[in-house]
Amino acid sequence: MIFGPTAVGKTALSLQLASDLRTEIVNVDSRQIYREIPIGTAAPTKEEQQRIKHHFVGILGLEAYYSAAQFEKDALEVVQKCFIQHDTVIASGGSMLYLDALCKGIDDIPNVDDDVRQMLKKRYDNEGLNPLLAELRLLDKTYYDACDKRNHKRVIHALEICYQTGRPFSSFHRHTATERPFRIIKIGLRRERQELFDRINRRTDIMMGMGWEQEARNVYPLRHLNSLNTVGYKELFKYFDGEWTLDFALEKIQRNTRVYAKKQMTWFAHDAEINWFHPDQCDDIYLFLRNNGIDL
RNA sequence: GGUACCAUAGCUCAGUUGGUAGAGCAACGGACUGAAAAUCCGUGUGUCCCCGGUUCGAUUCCUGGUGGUACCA
Repeated sequence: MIFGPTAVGKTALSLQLASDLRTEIVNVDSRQIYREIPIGTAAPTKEEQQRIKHHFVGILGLEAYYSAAQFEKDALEVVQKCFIQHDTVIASGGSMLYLDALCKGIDDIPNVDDDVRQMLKKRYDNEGLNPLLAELRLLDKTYYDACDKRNHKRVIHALEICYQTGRPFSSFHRHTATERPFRIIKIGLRRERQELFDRINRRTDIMMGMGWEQEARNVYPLRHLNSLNTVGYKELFKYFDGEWTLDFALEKIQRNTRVYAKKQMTWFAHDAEINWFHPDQCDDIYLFLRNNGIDL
């Protein structure tokens, strides 16, 4: 598995590894999975996908509901199939929760019915967070004590599960990683902060040169969908709305991408199993993999 | 060349009736279990332009510089 912040160079390394190992790539990215937004999400290109078989790139419409838990199920299935033909499969991406879901699993929590979801959303819109918090305190004191009480998404979801199942949300948490029937080797890619930030800034310009603005205009009518609550599109939509100039929007995009990259690095820093390399240290990475029994 | 005004955080600026200073943005740090490129939380980082004077004490008042802006020549 290849980890790393956005724009660090994961795609290039996975393509080369996949080619040398004659295997396939499982893309672990919550936005590249959508069909209509390849430019702004820096998804692997058509040409790259023709050279190497990719999974989970551009397979969903923007209106499709998806989640980390669904990804866990789907990805495990795909990975199992890949292992029929290959000794090694490459998973690469930057979506933190999706990566964790694939590595160690997400607890089995029931789906929330749409009417429960709508009911709580309505109550949040009408009543605000405090009455919901008071209810959570009654229904699931354990989670109430531990949770971030100002994060409405967390509070609402916990209540959704309480209502849906009649059980406390926290009772579904097992706090143990699920064993996988395959061995996982974790490669992390990192660069000096300034180096990464320069790449982010440059990539924004490159995307614009590839026709990103038109891509964003095409999906603008769907702008309220969660799948478009995404760095880059949010800012371009403000420009289309006339709220921001294009230059201002591009500056915001670069800034918000930097913030996103930092969040990714903060998350990855907790995973002691990740072996870190600079993307240019290809020889070191290959040596490391050979030492770990990969036939390269 | 003359006159006036300005000089405080990375930027735009507030403020201190003299007791070494604070907002917004930026920046930085963190959390994360079915929407995660989402959502949420926390942190002020400073030769207060420089040299001197007055004062127990000057970023604040005064002299002189330096730089900037405006107007007049």
